Formats: sequence, C-alpha cells, structure tokens
Amino acid sequence: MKKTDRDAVIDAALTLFRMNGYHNTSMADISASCGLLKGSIYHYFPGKKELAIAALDRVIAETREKLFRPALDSSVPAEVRLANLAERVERYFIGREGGCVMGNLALEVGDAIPEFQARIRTYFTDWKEALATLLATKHGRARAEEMAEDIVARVQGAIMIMGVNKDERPLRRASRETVQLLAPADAAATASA
Amino acid sequence: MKKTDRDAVIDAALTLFRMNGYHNTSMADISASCGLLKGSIYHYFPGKKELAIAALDRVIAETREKLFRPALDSSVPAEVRLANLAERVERYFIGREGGCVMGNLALEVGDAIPEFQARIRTYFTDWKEALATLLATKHGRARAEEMAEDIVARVQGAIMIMGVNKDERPLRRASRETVQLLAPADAAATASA
DNA sequence: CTGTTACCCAAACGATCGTTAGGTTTATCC
DNA sequence: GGATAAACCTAACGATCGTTTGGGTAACAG
Repeated sequence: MKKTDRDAVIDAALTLFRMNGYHNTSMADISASCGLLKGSIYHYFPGKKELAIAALDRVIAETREKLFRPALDSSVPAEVRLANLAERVERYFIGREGGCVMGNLALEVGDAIPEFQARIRTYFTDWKEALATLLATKHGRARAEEMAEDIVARVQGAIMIMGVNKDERPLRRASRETVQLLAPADAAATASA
Repeated sequence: MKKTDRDAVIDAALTLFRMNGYHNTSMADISASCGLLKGSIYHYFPGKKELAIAALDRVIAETREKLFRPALDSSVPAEVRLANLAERVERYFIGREGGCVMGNLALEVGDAIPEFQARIRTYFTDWKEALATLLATKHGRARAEEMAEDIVARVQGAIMIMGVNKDERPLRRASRETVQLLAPADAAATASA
C-alpha cells in the first residue's frame, strides 16, 4: 500500500506533463491533482526533475510491456506482429489528450536536461528497434532501420497534427501504411485498388 | 529606424522560444538577448503572449515568402517546384538549433492558448496547401491533400528525431521521397535500383 | 510500552516570474 | 527652439515558482 501514493504522484505528474508541458506544470498543480500536499511530494522525490524522470521511466516501462515487447514474440508471424504493433500504437495515442509525453518533452526541453534526453532517446530507440526487427524479416536490416525511423517520425508528426487539427486520420494512415510494409506481394497494388 | 528595435525584440524572442520553449523563456531572457531592458519591451508589446504572437506571425510571413509562395509560381513545372520546395524546407531546418518553433509550440502549449493554436494551424495549412497543389497535378486533389498532410507530419517528426538523435538523415529521406512523388514513370523503381 | 521510521501536513523560504509606474533621454515637427 | 511624443531606463510590484523546515501522526519493531 505504500507505493500507491508514490504512484499517484507519478500518475498525476505524467498526465499534467503530457497535457501542459513540463515547465508549465507546477508542483502545486501536481499536488492539487494527486491529493498530496505540495511539500509532501518531496518525501518521495528530491525535486521536480527527479519526479519527471520517474514519470518518464514509467512510460518507458509501460510502452515496453504493452507495445514493444509483444512485437518480439517470435511465436507469432512477423506480419501479424507488425499489424498488432501498429494497431496498439494507434489505439494508444488516439483520444489520449496531450499526445505523446515523450515527443512533447523532446520538443519542449530539447537537450537542456540530459536525463530527459536520455530517456526520450531510449523510448524512441525501443520503438524503432521493434519496428526494425519486424521489417528486417522482409527488407534488409539496414533498410529496415531506416524504414523504422521514418515510421516513428511520421507517427510522431501525425500525433502533432492530431493535436493541432483534431484530425486522427493522418495517424490512421500511418498505421495502415506501416502494416502494408510486410504485406505479401508488395501490396501497394492491393491498397490502391 | 523605429521598427528595428521592435524587430530585434521579436528576433530574440523567436530564437529563444524555438530553442528553450515558451514557458521556459522569460522576459528577462529576451531582454538580455535583445539589448533592451526588461520593462522597455512593454513599450512595444502589451505582454509576453502578444510578443509571441507577433513572433509567430513573422514566422508565417517568412515561410510564406521564402518557402511556400515560390511553390505556387506556375511558370515553373510542378515537379521542379516540388523539388525546390523540398530542398528549401530541408535547408531551412537542417542546422537550425531548436528545430521548428511552430511544431515546438504546438506540442508545448497545445490548445491552451487559442491565439497560438490558430497561428500554428495557419502555418501547417500553408505548408500542406503548397504541397497539395503540386501533388494534385499528378494525383487527385483529395489524395494529394492526404499525401501533403502525411509529408508535413513526417517532416515534423523527422525534425523531432533530428533534435533527439542529432541525425539529419530522416529529414533528408523525407525530402528525397517527397520529390519522387512527382517523378515521371512512378520512379520507385528508379529509386530502389 | 517504547523507540524508530515512514508518511504527511502546515508554513514559510528566497528566487524569479510577468507586469507596472514614473522618470529621463531622444527624436520629431512647427 | 520650444512643444510633443516616442523610446528607454530604473525600480519596484504582487504572484507564483521550486524547495525547505519542523513538527505531528500512524505503523511497526523490539
């Protein structure tokens, strides 16, 4: 039961960071959102930065578990795993207010806070690795990594546009076209027909 | 000569907003960066928000002039215009510390500040319109708009990755593949050869 | 029951935030 | 050259920032 409060702080902080950004989220905001008094947060975390780091670490763990690890389960055909990964990513971000906290912080703090930068890089690397492993079953490893990086970029951009235009179709197209990269017989013809 | 100082304030603010974000840029920072004392900035702008709006308006005007308007010059073949647009966008962002201020603010402030949101939307719409107009010469208008939106998303994502991984290759690939969308004879074959 | 630790609150800290008020300098115009 | 206004500085404002201090309470160990 002890970890519940700590987790509640991380939960609140994570949501606020995602929706309002890091610098625009105050300890008072987090306090009001998690039920704990402002000063009490410092019982669990040395400061705001370390709290954010814990939040980012949680995102990394969660996405590894729920999104990227299933993609490496070799008992399932690669094309199915790719379809599952694409669909999970799509569902993960659609309707999630504030989009992707990793992408948001990547553009907000840039490399000003190395601990953030390192975690953001890890997150993107995980994502790219999962995609590259799957794509390498059909395309070469080198080309697969390029394609994986491009997919991650496109999805992140689609999430950005989703926030700006309230339109989730770019994200859906990114998912659909990703799946087709392992479709048999170079299914571009099937798609355009 | 009167507009010089005002422009200097906008210049400084724009650079700082792009590199450090909106909330993490203080009026004191802007003051120190433009040579004007903090209080003096309020002679030109009612507040920080209005200064930022002026900065965003300048970005819209600049990118219209230098990037998007040349794309609509019908005296040049569409495929050449697309190649020029892609190259200009690539050069515009590569090496530009902090990436794209519009994308950064889109993810940082989201829709919390409607005046920002409107300008960000305008910026993306301009970009998409330029691309869609060119792509519509070969593909249908509806499909061209989808493609344009996807390109914008991918480029923005590539800029994000460029900031995270210090790797500009995703952006270069996005440019290259964009150009090929108007290449004769569906130049995918040429590209993969 | 006593001592110790973890948990959490209440109150305040100095620093910095965006903003403002009032005065001084500089340019403009008749 | 004197009046008018724009440009700019100095100094401070209240509010909020992240953080700290000190104490109180509950839980658990001996």
